[in-house]
Order: sequence, then C-alpha cells, then structure tokens
Amino acid sequence: MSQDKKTIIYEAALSLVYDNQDLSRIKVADIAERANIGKSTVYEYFESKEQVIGEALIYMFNRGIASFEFIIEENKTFKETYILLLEGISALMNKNRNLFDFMTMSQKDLDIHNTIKKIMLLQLEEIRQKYFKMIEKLVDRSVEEGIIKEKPSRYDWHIAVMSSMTCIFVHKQLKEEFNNLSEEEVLEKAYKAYVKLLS
Amino acid sequence: MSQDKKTIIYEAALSLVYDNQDLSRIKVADIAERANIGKSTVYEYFESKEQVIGEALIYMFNRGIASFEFIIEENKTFKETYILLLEGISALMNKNRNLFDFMTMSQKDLDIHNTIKKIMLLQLEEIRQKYFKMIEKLVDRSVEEGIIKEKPSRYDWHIAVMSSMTCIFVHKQLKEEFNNLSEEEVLEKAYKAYVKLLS
Amino acid sequence: MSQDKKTIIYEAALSLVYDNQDLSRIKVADIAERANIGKSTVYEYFESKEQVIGEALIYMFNRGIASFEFIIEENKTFKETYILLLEGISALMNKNRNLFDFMTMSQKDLDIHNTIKKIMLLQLEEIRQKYFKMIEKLVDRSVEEGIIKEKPSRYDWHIAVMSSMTCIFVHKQLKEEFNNLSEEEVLEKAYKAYVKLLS
Amino acid sequence: MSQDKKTIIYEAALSLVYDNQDLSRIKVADIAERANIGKSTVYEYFESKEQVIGEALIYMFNRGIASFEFIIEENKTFKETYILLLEGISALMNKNRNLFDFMTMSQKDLDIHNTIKKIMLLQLEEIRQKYFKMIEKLVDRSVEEGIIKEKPSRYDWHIAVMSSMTCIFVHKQLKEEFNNLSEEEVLEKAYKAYVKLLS
DNA sequence: AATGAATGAGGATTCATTCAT
DNA sequence: AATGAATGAATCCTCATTCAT
Repeated sequence: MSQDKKTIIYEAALSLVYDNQDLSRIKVADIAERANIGKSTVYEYFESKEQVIGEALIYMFNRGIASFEFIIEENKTFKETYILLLEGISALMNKNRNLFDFMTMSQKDLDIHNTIKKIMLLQLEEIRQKYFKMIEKLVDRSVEEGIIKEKPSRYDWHIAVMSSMTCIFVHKQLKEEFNNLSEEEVLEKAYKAYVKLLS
Repeated sequence: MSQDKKTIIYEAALSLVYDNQDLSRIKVADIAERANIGKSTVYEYFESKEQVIGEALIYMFNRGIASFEFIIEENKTFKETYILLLEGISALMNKNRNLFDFMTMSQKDLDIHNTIKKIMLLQLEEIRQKYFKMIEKLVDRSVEEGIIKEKPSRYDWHIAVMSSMTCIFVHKQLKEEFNNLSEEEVLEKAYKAYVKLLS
Repeated sequence: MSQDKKTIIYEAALSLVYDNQDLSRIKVADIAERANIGKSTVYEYFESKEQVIGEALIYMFNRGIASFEFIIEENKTFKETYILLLEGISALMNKNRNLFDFMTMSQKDLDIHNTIKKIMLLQLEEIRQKYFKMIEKLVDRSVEEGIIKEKPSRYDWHIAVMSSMTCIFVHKQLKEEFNNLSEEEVLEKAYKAYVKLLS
Repeated sequence: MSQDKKTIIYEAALSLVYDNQDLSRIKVADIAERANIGKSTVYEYFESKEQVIGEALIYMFNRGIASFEFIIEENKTFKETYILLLEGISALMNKNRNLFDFMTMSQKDLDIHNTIKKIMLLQLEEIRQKYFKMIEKLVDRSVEEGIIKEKPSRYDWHIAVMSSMTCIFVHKQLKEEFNNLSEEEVLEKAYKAYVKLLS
C-alpha cells in the first residue's frame, strides 16, 4: 500500500479536476485510466470515488500552501513577495477555478457531494487556518514596512487580498474583454488594490 | 404551448438551483415534481434537461437585470443606488452562489455541461453586455456626482464593483469568522471599497 | 403502477427461486428477463432486489396458505384433509426446498440477506401465525374425530406435522435410496407418523 | 505444503460457516483474515474458494462422524447412546443449521454453487454412507434391547431419527414459541418419538 | 512458501429520454 | 396537451483470482 500509488492517483484525479469543472462528473474509470491502472486498483487505496477526489483536493491545497509558505519565508520585500504570491495563485487558478472557491468559501458551499464534504471538513478547516495565518504574516510585513499604516482587521485584509486576486481572476476570465492589459500591469493593479483598500 | 407552463418549469428548476449547488445533480424528476407535473411533460416544452436549466438561468438573469435596471432608473443618489444594487445582488447570492459566477465569469468556466453552455452562449453574452452597460451608467453617475474624479477604465470599475460584491460575499460565506460586523457596516465597507479603488 | 406488473415480477422472481436454491445468486437481470421487461422497470416497482425477492416470497406464502385454508374449509375427514395438505406441501417442496424452511424456521435463520429479513419480518411472522392457526384447526378436527385422544400441546403437534412432512421430504430428497416406495405409501406413512406421535 | 496450514484454513472457513448462514456470501478475503494469512496464500493450498469451503465442510463432517462413532463405540445402553448422539447433533446445529441439511439432503439440493457440489459429491456420499451405517448399528442395538420389536426398514428408521432431530431442532429454532420446555424434556421427547414411530 | 499488489468480469442501481394513450 | 410506464446506457463498486517478488 505504497504512498506513491496514492500520489499517482491523486495526480490523476487532479488532472481531471483541472480539465473538468464539475467534480461530480469525474468518473472512476477516468481516474484509473489517467493513472494507468485498473479501475479496481483505485479501490485498493480508497474507499470510494468521493474519498479519492476529496483527498486529492486536500493534497493539492497542502501543496499549494506549502509553496506559498516557501515564497513568504524567502524574506523579500512585501511587494515582491505579494506579487510572487499572486502569481502563484494565478498559476493555480489557470488550472482550475474551483481552487479559488475552496480557499475562500466555507465548507457548506462547496460544490461537492455531501459524503466527501464530511471527509474533508476537518482538514479543509485546518488548511484555511494555515492560509489565514500565512497571509496574516504577510500583512504584518506590509505594516512593518510602513506600506500600511496600522494593522487592519482580518476582515479588511481578507477583502484586500481577495480584491487583488479578483484583479488577476477577472483578467483571466474575461481576457477577450480586457486583453489590452499585460500580465505585469495586472499584477501591479492587484498590488495597488491591496494598498488602496487598506489605506 | 402556453408560456405559463414554461415559466412554471423555470421556477421549479430555479428553486432547485437555489437549493443545490451542483447543477449537474439536478434531476428531471425533481424539476417535474416541484412543478407538479409529470416528467414527460417537461419534454413537451424543452428538448433536454440542459435546455431547461439553461433557459431557466437565462430567465433568472434577465429578471435580475430588469430589477437592477429598475433600481437604477429611480434616479437616487449614486451611493443610495449602489447600496440598493448591492443589497439586491446580496439577496440573489443568498439563494445561490453560482449566480455570482454567472455574472462575472466567461462561459468557458461555467460549471455546467458543455451542451448547455452552447445553448446559453449567445444569450448569456447579451445579458453580460446589458449588465456592463447598466453598471457603466451607474459608474458614470458616480463620476457626475464627483465621487470619482475621472471616468475609470472598464476593467478598473469592474474590479471595483467586484470588490464591493466580495465584501458582501465574504461576509456571507465566512459569517462564523467575521460575525461581529452588521449588515449595514458591510454595505458601507462595500461602498467604500468602490470609492477607494477608483480614487 | 399496476398491481399486475408487480405480480408478474413476483412470478418471475419465484420462477427463479424455484430453479435456484441460493437466493443471493438471483440477479435483477434474470428477474427482468423472465418477466419480459427491462432491468430498470423492476426499479419502478421495487426499491431493491432484496425488496423484490422478499415480497415475492411473502406473496408465495400467502398463496400457499390460502390454498391450504381452502383445502381445510372443504370439511372432508381429517385423514383426507391431512393427506391433501401433505400433497400440497409436497408439491410446493417440489419447487423449492427453501419454502419448507421458511415455514418452519425463525427469521433469524433464514438464508437471506439481512436487509430483506427486516423487510419480511413482520409479514412472515403473520404468515407463520396463520399457518399455526390453520394447522391447529386441523389438529382439533383429529381430536374431534377421536383419532387423537386428547388435544396435544402445540409443540407436540408441530413435531408431528413436521415428521409427516419429513416423510415426504426425505422420500423426495433421497429418492435414489428409497425408490421402492410409491407416492401413496409415503403419504400413508406420513399420516401414520402423525397418529403415532400423538397417541 | 503442510497439512497444518490446510487445517488452519478449514477452521477459518468453518468459523465463517458457523457465523454466516449463506455460504455464497463467504469471501476469500474473510477466510484469509480469519486464518491470519494473505489472500493469495489460500490459493497455494486450494484451487478455488469453492474448493476451500467444500473441503472444509467435508472435514467438519468427518470430524462429526468420528465423534459420533466414538459415542456409539462406548457401548452404553441404546437410550443413553441415542440421547448422547442427539446432544452432539444438537451442539453441532447450534453452530449452523446447514450442517443438518448436509447430513440429510441429497447433493442436488445443497445450497451451494454447482462447482463445489461436484467437488464434494463423492466424499459426501461416502460420509452419508458412514452416517447410515453408524445409525443402523444403533438401530440394531435398539432392536437387540427389545425397545423396537423388529428391525424397521431403512426409510422408517431414518424418518424416526429425523423426527428426533426435528424435536431438538424445532425447540432451538422456535424457542420463543416453546420456551417452557427444558433441554432434558426435549431430549426425552426426541427419544420417545423414535420409539413411537418404530413401534 | 508466502504475499502485496493489481485487475477484469460481473452486478446493482440511477436517470434522461421515449412512447403509447 | 399531458402523462404513466418502460427502458438502455452509464457508472459505481465487489471480489475471485493472478502475478511478480
């Protein structure tokens, strides 16, 4: 029961999540095919389809969080770090829009079968807390650097970060509408949104 | 082939959309049950399940847009109008989070079967254009009233409006996290976000 | 949702029960095929395979009981009636040995999936009570006719009747061993077993 | 290829037979688990699941027969021996009702997959013959002791023994119905049934 | 000899859709 | 126009068995 095989299955499931918006349309047969294994092998490692997808998402979030923490630990300036973070998130969002939702939504709103929600509940909450702690550290840095005068409330900085993400997100989603903006301009706008909203 | 019956089916489908986050989990049987008709009757009025849901969503959006236009036509001050609008959107979002997505996302990201996407493509684009035109009118008013100094780019004001919505949305989704804020405070913050981002 | 169709499905299921000793090996596909309907049609009338088989068995028992009651109501002499009854049971047992078990066993020993046991529990108990009442009436007649001197205990007459059945049953099962006995001789022996055991 | 390992597997399989009425629901995985070995190890010793269960049953019967022969060889009086035998059978039936069936039924009626029936055919027939020979010896003793006047036919004494067993069996199965009888009373009744039926 | 890992064949169930009335 | 009835295609999951080590 090697962890490797579980990881392969996670990756297979995620590659489908990235392709396909609707989690409930993912088939066990597809996961198996992408993982180059037989259908029933999936059931050697997981109890149900929902279990696979749920764990795969948790796996993905944890990886994302870890990479973000890595960026933050590098101790660059706030602006540099913030933009790197936004780029990272932007890259993730290129893969699947749901990821954005997962980060920002409460569990009850996740578009996913109830069975799996229960499976993910605790771990997802843990991830969200890690995410908040991580971002807060970054917010603190912006205060230390004097970019923001005083420490904003959690609600306020959450909105600010979300707005930054929205800048990127909207650009991605409605590219045909706003295609005159370059990637850099968007990142700059996203950074400015943060600053403006917290000033 | 009364329009009434179609409308009844729309409402039935929408009541399910409001209940259930995952469009692909809505069953024809459920729609028929809510509409108090037989399953096969649905097929007298629509070609497929996707057709029903797609048209129902279009119907909902059009109604939403119309009510927003009505608010805007009342010629109250920008702030009053803006807040009324946010309240309206907030009410809609109470029903279903997807509606937010539909307004702001490009078709390719809609969490819905490809068949229906094609069905909705043209009409949805039309609706989005109406929405943009409507919001732009409101943005213009904020410029006229001197709240915003000069007319921002479409991208900029779109981000600003989205951020306002995010204020409301986040409050709704993560109520347990931020429950010290009153509804009014949130609306005020949402309004301020618009002003700050466009100043 | 005609009762007819349910009955057709019962008969189809029973024809399989008669063929196949092992209830858990009966397939929905087979039931549907014998009933000349599609597999999914079965699910229009029943919730599960177990439901079908359970209800079919109940249906069969009730029919059996009814036909036995009919025999008893004819008011022939005890011996004639008793032998007719044994013949009836013998005919049933020709179809499937389980039927014998169902009549005489407590629910907990039925060789059938737990789900269905629960489904059948109440009705089966009812049938068993009907069966006991019916047989008791017959036992009473044997007392009235002076064949048995005094009314035996329920346990005693149950054993006596079971032994009669065993006479028939053993003859059927081990025909190759005892094939020198004619059907009539066996019935006569079965009758005598009753008399002897209760004298 | 130690005999020990096979025996361990037999015992594991039997422990499942004792638990579970339905032979077809026994899984190789369960057998392996109970035997504390890997699933594939089972296949080192047996060709198939049916083979395992079939041989395990044969093993059990042979053990049962041997213990019965032992009782008979003790040369107690007929009544003592007969009751000891019934107690032994009663103990076995406590474990699983099927055992009773196996003793008394012809192969074609065994509730078991056809494959295994073929496997068991010869050996089971052998066991049954042993059983008949053994019982016949006991019957002879009852004749010698003058309890039964003249040697009854095989069919007759088989019925008599079966009726005795039925006394015990019914008491076990329908305890709730007849719980006023003590174990001893039941054994006495069982003995009397034999005597009455053969007088 | 022992087994962890892998799997295909098989079976229950769901549900959109059609059809006859 | 309305629908009760019927169904096939799709899909999850189980489990006996094989295979490589």
